Parts: sequence; structure tokens; C-alpha cells
Amino acid sequence: MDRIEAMRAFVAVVNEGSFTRAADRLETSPQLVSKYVSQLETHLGVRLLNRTTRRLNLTEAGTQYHQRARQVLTDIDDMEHQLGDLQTQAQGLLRISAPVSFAIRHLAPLLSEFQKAHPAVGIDLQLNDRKVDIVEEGFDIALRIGHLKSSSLIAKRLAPVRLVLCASPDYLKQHGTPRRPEELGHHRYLQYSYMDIGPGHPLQKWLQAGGQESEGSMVSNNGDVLVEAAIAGAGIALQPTFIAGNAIREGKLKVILPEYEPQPMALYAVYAHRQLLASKVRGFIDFVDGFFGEAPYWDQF
Amino acid sequence: MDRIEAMRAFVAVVNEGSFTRAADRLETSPQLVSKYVSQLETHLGVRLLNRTTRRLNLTEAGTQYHQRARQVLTDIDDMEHQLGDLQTQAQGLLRISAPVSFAIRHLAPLLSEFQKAHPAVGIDLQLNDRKVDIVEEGFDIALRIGHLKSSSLIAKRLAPVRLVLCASPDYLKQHGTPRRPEELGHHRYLQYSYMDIGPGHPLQKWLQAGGQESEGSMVSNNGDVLVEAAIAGAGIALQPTFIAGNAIREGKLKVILPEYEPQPMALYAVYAHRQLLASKVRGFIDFVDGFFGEAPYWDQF
DNA sequence: TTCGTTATCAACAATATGTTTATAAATAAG
DNA sequence: CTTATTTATAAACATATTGTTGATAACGAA
Repeated sequence: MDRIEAMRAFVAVVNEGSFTRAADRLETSPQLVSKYVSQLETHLGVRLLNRTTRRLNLTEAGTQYHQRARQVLTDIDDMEHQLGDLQTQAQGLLRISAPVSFAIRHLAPLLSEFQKAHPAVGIDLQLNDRKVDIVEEGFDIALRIGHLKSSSLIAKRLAPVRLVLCASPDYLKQHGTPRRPEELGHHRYLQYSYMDIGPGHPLQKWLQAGGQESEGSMVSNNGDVLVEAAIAGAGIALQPTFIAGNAIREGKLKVILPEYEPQPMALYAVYAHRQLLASKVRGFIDFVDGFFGEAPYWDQF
Repeated sequence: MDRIEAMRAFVAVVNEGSFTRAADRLETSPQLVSKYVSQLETHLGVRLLNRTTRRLNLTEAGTQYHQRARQVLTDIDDMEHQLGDLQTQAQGLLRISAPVSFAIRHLAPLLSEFQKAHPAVGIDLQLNDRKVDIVEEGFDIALRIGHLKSSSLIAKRLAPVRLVLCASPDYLKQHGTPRRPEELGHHRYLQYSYMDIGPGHPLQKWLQAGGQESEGSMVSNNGDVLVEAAIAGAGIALQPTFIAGNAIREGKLKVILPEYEPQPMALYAVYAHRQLLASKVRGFIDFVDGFFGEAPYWDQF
């Protein structure tokens, strides 16, 4: 027996004053309503209604139960409606984790526009380059850059992330512009700590060597720093276009060996579940998807 | 799905922080708990828990739902316990309908003793000689005297009610004491409006005739009046012993034609249902049953 | 009375329930 | 780093329950 349905039946019978009318109201058969009420009575061990075929009278217990059952039912309805609204209206706090450099440069306008479209959604943006555990740490969405290994999480690809080798015109004038990967050997590599372009790539060897052998080399876990260093003429950096793009467009950096550009990585939105997604999350993903497109503005140089 | 059980499962999972422990607590299988929670989620259209195999985290919706669901569940539990108490403790107002003359003479001591045994039960005693509709008028019990025709009500026989023909010694001295029914013809009959001793009885003819033909006869719907009239020498009355008994014992009335005494009627407690009886009602019936016995004190003369 | 209405009962087919068995994922231990 | 253990879920299945249908009994009204 579904006690909630039984309670609903009982309350309907009391309100309508008849099993048949209650059944009409609940769009079911009088037989079922009768069954529900008797089951409820048996469950409670108390007679709720004195019924003749012609008239119904509440017992004392019935009166009390009716009172409180109605309250409980409206509570439940309220509760479910509230959740329904939460679901359809896209409200609540959206907790997002995002990579530091990307967020600083490109997330502000997106978030601002998103909030215009969904005023009831609050945003908590946590910048973090480590791989957060979105379930454990309570994030709704994590934006990630890289080649994602499969996991139980859902990852939606939002935009390509191109990596380019670049250096300042001054630096190139001074040290020469490499035309082939082999020529990189003597150059300074501004290394990003977590860079991984995959094995087998022509640049891979140099990249690894750069980190281990070169003297006076520079390593950072922040791409902005490396790009700034490259602009200042400190060496050659392999960095995503969403960081270097602006400097390239302004002529402060030159792209080197474009024909050897690594496979593009991608920007992903990572979230926990595909089904029963809160609509604030669903809404955000739909919103971000297509915001940058396959040729993002930061690649226009 | 029983939504209440599902809610209980969800709340248990949140409280215990694990499906398996929740299942232990609810004495069911983890599989079922899992099923319940997912059904609840599907029903609500919202994900309540983010679950990895190792840890559980509430979603925003889950937090809200948990809060309110716990409230609803305790409400329901309270409600049912309250009804349970009502059931076992015998409390509330007991509404009794009883015949006027009987109640006046014999009910006060009974009720007083009953209330000593069940202090939490209040009594509303309505005296009425008409046949009340106990369901319609909201009585818990009706005491009735007579030969009950079957009905959907339950009637419990509490005591025999003997009817005796009686008159005052003075009257009998003046008009003679009848020895055979035929001799009644010339006597005055103090008639009770609702008297019915059934067809075929030797006295039946005289009783009917008494109502229709005799001049100067007396009719009343109250037995006390008729007994008082008989004591005053107004004629012969056919009245129950619980009214006339006292006068007989005191010698104010003499019993006539005892060998023609009609089949005894009975005192019944009539109530609506045999099952799921409120314990105040159950208690009263048990109490009254046997209080008077097969040879009630009013028959001792 | 007889009729229409109403609650309930009984029986059945459709559905749902809870159990069992198996699988995948995540941590802990060796 | 692999193996074990714990945990949640999925699939499959026997059993119980549900809601429907048709029939019954009781009350009121004409």
C-alpha cells in the first residue's frame, strides 16, 4: 500500500463526503478508494469512518487523522513543488571549478552573460589547476583543459585548445628562428609543469630535455608567467593560444614551427551525471557549449 | 512505490552516510534501498545524492529534500503514535444514547464506576426513547430495550428485561384480581405507547383493545408515569421490572397473572462495528456486559 | 413495496516488489 | 602496482500487490 495515496484517498473521501465522488476526484474507482481507506484503517488499527451506504461520519480518531493528514499532504506537495521549481527554474548556487589562467582571461564575460540569462543562479567560481574531485568537493561543474582520460564522469567538449610554440621577435632576432625541430636544441624552453602533448610527437624529445638539462631554464605551473617571460625575451614557450593569442595578435610574440603544432587539446566541462541533472547545471552546460565555438576568438591572430 | 518508505530510505541513507548501513538500519537489502532512492529521484525528477561507490554527497536539492522529508516523516510517526495511544488508552468522549426510564433509575451507578476505571473517558449521555441513528447522530453506543430486529449494527445483549402486569393492592381489592387473561377485559389498561410483546401471545388481544376501545384509559410514552399511575390505583400496567420492581418489592404493586408473563425482552448495547472499535467503546461494552447479569437486582422481589 | 445509489466483496490480470546473482568502480592492503 | 574488499548499481526472476471488473448487500427515496 502506498500510504500517501491512501491518505490522499481518505482526505478526499472526507472532503467530498462520499467514496464515489472522491473516486471521481482522484480519477480512480470507488472500489479502490474503499480498499485504500480500509487498508489505512487496518494499518492504523483504528476505524476512521463510520459508513453506511448512504452517509459517512468521521469517528473521533478519523477527525484527528484527517486534520493532520491534510497537513502532511500539503507539506509533501509543497516540498515536491518546490523541488520542481528548483528543477525547472534553474536556481541555486552553481559551484564551478576552473583552471586559473583560462578563467582569468576568458570566463568573466561568459559568466556575466550567463547570469543575465539565469538571474536566479548564483555562481561560486573556484580557480584551481589541480584536478579537483568534483563529487567530493561538491562542485557542480569543473572546466578542464587537456586530453581527458575516461572516467565515470561526463565530459563535454566545449572548444579546441591549440598549443603553439612562440617567442618574442627580439629573442628570435638574437637567437635565430628555428625552422626544424632539431634546431630547438640550443634554445631556452619556458616549461609548463604539467605539459603533456603525448608520446611520439616530434617536439616531445626537446620538451622533456628542456626540463632536465638546459641551464638557466624556467619552469612554472602558470602559463601567464611563462608567456610574460617569453614576451620579455626569456625563451620559447609552448602555450595554449587562449593565453598567448593576444600577444601574438599584438606582435609581441611570434609563432614558431607552426607546421609542428601538437594535436589540439580541448576545453571540457566535466560533471557527474547525465540524467537528473539540476537545471542550473544543465543550463550552464548548454550555455557554455557553443559560446566559444570551434574557432574561438583567441585563435584569431 | 511507497513514497513514505522511499523517503524513509533516503533519509536513512543521508543519516547513515551509506546505502549499506541504511539498509541494515531499515532491515532490508542495500539493493532495495538503492532502488528506492533512485525511484524517488525519478519521481521527483531531481538527483538527490551524488554517489561514488565510496562516498555520498547530497546535492542542493537533496539537502532541501532531506530537511523537509525528515519533518514529514516525524509528523507521520507522531500522528500514528497519537492514534495508537488513543486506541490503547481509552480516552476521548463516549457518546451514549439510552432509554429515559432505564437510564434515570439504573445508569448512574454504572457510569460512575466506569469512569473510575477509565478516568480519561468523558461521557455524554443522551436520554431518548426514540430509536436514534447512532451513526448519523454520532453516538458511540446506544442502549436499547426490546426485541431487536437484525440490522447492520452490532447488538450485544446485556441483561433480560422482564415485563410484568401489575396493579396496586387497593385497585385489585376494588376491581378484583384477574386469574385468567379473559378476565382482563373489564380492567383499565395503563398503556405504554411503544409496547409490543409480539403476535400470538394470550395478552396481545387485550393490550390492543385496551388502546383502542376502553374509555378513560391512559396512554403514555413514559413507563414511570404509568407505574406511578398504577401505584395510585389507576389500573393495570404492563411494565418492565426495572421500573416496577422497586414498587413491587415495597408492596405498592402486585404482580398479576405471572404465569402469562410475556417472553422477556432484553437490554442491548448497540454499536456500529465489530472491528477496529475505539477502545473507549470496547471498554464500555466489556464493562457493561455482566454488570447487571442474567438476574438483575431489579428482578429481586 | 421497488428502484436507484452507494459501499464493499471476490476474482483476476497486470504490474510492482523484493530477492538473488552478477558487474563495475573506488579505496585499502600487501 | 597489483590484489582484495567494500560499495553501489544493474539484470533477472519468483512472488505479492495493485487496480479493474462484475457481483452483492444495504440504505433511502418515490
